[in-house]
Order: sequence, then structure tokens, then C-alpha cells
Amino acid sequence: MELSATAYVILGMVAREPQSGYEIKALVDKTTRFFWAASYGQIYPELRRLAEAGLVRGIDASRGERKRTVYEITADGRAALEKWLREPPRTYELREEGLLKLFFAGALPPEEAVATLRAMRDHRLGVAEELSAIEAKALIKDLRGDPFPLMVLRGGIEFNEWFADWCGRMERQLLDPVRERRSS
Amino acid sequence: MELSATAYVILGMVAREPQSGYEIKALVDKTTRFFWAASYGQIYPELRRLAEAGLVRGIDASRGERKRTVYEITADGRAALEKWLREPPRTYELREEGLLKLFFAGALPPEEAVATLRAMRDHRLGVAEELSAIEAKALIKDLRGDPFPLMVLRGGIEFNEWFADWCGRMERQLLDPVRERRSS
DNA sequence: ACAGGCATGTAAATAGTTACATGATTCG
DNA sequence: CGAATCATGTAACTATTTACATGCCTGT
Repeated sequence: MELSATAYVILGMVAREPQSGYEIKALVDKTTRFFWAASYGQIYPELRRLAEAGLVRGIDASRGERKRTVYEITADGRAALEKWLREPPRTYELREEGLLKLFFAGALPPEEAVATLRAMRDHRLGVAEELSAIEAKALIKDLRGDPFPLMVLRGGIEFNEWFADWCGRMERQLLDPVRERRSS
Repeated sequence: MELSATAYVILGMVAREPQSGYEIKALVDKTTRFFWAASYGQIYPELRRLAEAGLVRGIDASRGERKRTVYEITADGRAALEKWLREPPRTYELREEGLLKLFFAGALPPEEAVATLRAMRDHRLGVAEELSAIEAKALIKDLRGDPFPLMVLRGGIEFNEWFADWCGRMERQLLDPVRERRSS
């Protein structure tokens, strides 16, 4: 059975401990959203499909009158998750709209093309800062023995900083034709 | 009027010179596909919509019996493209399935988690090589005065190399607990 | 009382992929 | 002749976002 990457996000989240749909969404927004987001419109229908396929099991966890269902992973679900984790990644595409704009920046006058790079740089620095704020909070709690979430978060920070730096270098290259001639 | 990013890809491609749908697809596959891909199922319907909106104009360019339409950008189309190019980027998400697997790698025994990083590294080195092959070809022809396509391509190569290096560093960190303790 | 967070869900729209169908032309 | 490439397109499916509807519970 073919599962979407979003299905594996859900499976991975409930594999740690049982979660409600609402909690999964909150977790995704705090953790994987910078490289894989998910909306309620995906999470709830997907939870139902996973339950029908026997990969998760819904458990009533109502609090008083407020109805609530948490989902736990089944043995089959864990097997499916581990199988997926063992397959090599094959992502080719990054989906970076900034690079798209830069690719076509020749359609603008040169000063404005430089502004594109500057905007990309500012944006990436902003994201790096946002992620750093999350890191600070993440360090305080909830990392009993699993180094990977923090590793990925730090990778995200480093990536955004690297990208911002690249934008800065490209900006200088555009503004300094001598250096450009030398390096090409 | 709101246009999708894919619509701007098409607009940007025909802004250089008039292209048929088939040529646009071939161009995208040679250039933007590592950060923004497009399929025939998007390109042909989108060309029709853009023509209806007056942003491109179809011109019959049949060769003998073989029907063929090339699209050229209109003044309105150029204005829409430039307006979009001037807006700051806002991409937050990267969609990297490898990072997703790494995030959940704690569900596997430690040796296999290391294998995830190794697979990511190999994959990124492979993509860097593919892009380098394209770069070699791109250098030969077709870059009259527009530095941006090559800049973006080189950025893609650098990114994949940076990412591969990061994977290598993370792998060593996992294999060397002393260093890990020091850095956290 | 009311704001804010908890909780579940759906409808509609948009976006994007895959697979197929059709047929011409070119090159070996 | 057959394969590859040129060329256009659609149907069906899958993925994803956005906006909305509903209602409970907690703290001020």
C-alpha cells in the first residue's frame, strides 16, 4: 500500500506517543513545518484512512463532555514506518520561490535584480531567527534520548544561514564586475 | 488577478523569447526543475488561461502539416511578471523528504539512523553531480548577458554540496559521542 | 461574561502528477 | 522501416490549502 509523505509524518508523530489530531497539527507546526507542513484538511482524513488500514488505532480519550480521540500506532503501522525510513530519499525538487525569482531576475533592471537577492537574504535570516527561537524552547524540555529532532532543527538554522550567506556573496559578485570576471 | 508560481515560470520563459508548450517543458526540465518543476498537465492548461487573461498571445508557427503554437508575452504579461519579481519571497517550507526521515530516525536502531544520513549524503552528491553536468553544457551556449540562470544553477550545486557536507558532519557527530557531548 | 485555547471535522478550490491518446517528422 | 523526438492535449487521480462550522473548557 502506497502512503503519502504526510501519512508518514502522522505515523512518525504517533509512534513516539499517542496523539490527537489537534496535537499532531500543533507538533508539526512546532517541528517539521519548515521542511514538511500539514493542515487539518490533511490530518483528519489521513488519520481516518490510516485507522481503516490498521496502521493506527483510535482510542477514546474524552475529557468530560469534550470528545477527544488519540491515535496510537499499531504493529503494522510501526512496520510501515520503519520500512519507509529504510528507503533512500529521492527528493530532487526544493520549491524555493526566491530562486525562481532570481532565475528570472534578468527581466528587471540590474539594481532591482540586486534587490531580489537582498530580499532573499533578509527572508532567510528571518527564518533562521525564527528557528533559533524554537531551538531555545526545544532545548528546555522533551528530548529524552532522541537527538534527531534537534539535529534537524539545527540543520534548518544552518541551512538558512548558509543560504543567506550565499545571497550576500552573489550580491557582491553582481556589484563587483572584476571579481565576477575573475571567478568565471 | 492571482497567478500561481507555475504561471510565472511560464511567463518568465516566454519573456525571453516566444516558446511552444513543448519547448517550455523542455526548458523547465533543463533549468528550473531542481527548485520548481512543471508537467504538461500544468503547462498547456495554464498557457490557455494566460492567453485568455491577455498575458500571453498564441501565434501559429506550424511546420508543414505539424501544428504548432508559440506563445509570446504581452505588455500586460511583462508587467505582471515584473510586479511579481519585485515582491519579496515568502517561502517557508522546503519539502525535503530526507530531513523528514532524519527527524523520525530515532524510531530505528542507531546503526540504521546513521545509514539514513549516509543515504542522504550520497543522494545530494549525486544531484550535485547531475547539476554540474548541466552546468558544463550551459557554459557552452545561450548565456548572452543574463548571469542569473547560471548563478542559480551554481547555487544549486553549492547547496547540494553544502547539504552533503552537513550530512557528513552529522554522521560523524553520531559516531563520536565525545564530540557530541562537547558541542551540545 | 468573554477571550483564548482545545478539539474535530468538512467543503470547495487550487495545485500538481501520471498516464494515456494522437499524430507528424526526422534520422539512421 | 523503426526509433526518437516534436507536439498538443485530456482524464483521473492525488495532494494541499483555506475557510468555515461547531462546540467545550479554563482562566480572568
